[in-house]
Amino acid sequence: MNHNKADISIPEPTRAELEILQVLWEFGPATVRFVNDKLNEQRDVNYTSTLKQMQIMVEKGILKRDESQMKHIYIPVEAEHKTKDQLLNRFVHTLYRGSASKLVMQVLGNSETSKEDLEEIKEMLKKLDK
Amino acid sequence: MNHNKADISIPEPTRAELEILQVLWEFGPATVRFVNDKLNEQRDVNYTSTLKQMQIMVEKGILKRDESQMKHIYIPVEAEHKTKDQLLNRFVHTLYRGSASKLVMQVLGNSETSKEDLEEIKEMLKKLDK
DNA sequence: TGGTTCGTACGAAAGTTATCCTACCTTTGA
DNA sequence: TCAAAGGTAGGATAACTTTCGTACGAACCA
Repeated sequence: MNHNKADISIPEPTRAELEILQVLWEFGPATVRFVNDKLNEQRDVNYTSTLKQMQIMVEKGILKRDESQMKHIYIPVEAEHKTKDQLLNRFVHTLYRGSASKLVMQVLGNSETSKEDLEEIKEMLKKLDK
Repeated sequence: MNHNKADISIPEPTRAELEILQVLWEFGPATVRFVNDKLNEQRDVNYTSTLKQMQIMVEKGILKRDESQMKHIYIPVEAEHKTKDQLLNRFVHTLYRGSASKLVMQVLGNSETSKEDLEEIKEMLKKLDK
């Protein structure tokens, strides 16, 4: 379902763009200042760098913005879930020939996957089975 | 386990590099000609483009090559599984704050995930539970 | 034996990404 | 009121990626 709809979506965000999206997804629509402050909790970024990135993201259609105030408010165009689905699909497609079960197998076999996560996954599947 | 070992690995392959790796993983060590032919089954690429890419990958340490013959044979330095684990870890880290179970949840909720895959995943988990 | 094919090497060039400088405008508060 | 702080806009630039043209040597075969 919605196969075509997914195909004509927004361009895939770059690494830096994804960082910005994460902030907006977590905290909701925000100013450049807010996003930049959040980014700087993790690494050094100049304010104008973040500004430029977000401006580009508007051009690309990844973000829209409310310019009614001097401090523009930036908003993701697509919902978090939808964008992540797209990225996930591309990932599964690229690395696992589209086989989601192969991906999950890799997750289960991955040494970095924590015991807690494995437990949660099992629980999820149990519920799914009911 | 092996946390550090994973961290000091090979640089992350780019998109074009990944395409080449896929071919080598599937068919084993091969010449540029072979890889290029495989790539051209999917899209147009000039022979010298593929050659250049593979040469760069040798420089980066992603591939090694056997030059004993005129037709050089290219070989991935890291095993398929290891490289995919790295990419998977980065993916989970970037999009799901490192939570593999969140990733699996997304897979299960993704409309592109086929019923067959869902069944396989359930089967896998059942076995894991034993 | 010489031309056509097939191989590698090297570098140029275009596109993308990421970063930040400078200019300039608006707001604020001493 | 005017200087400082904080905002946006718009290049410039550097690094990386991707692609391919050109050069040139080796091998094949008519």
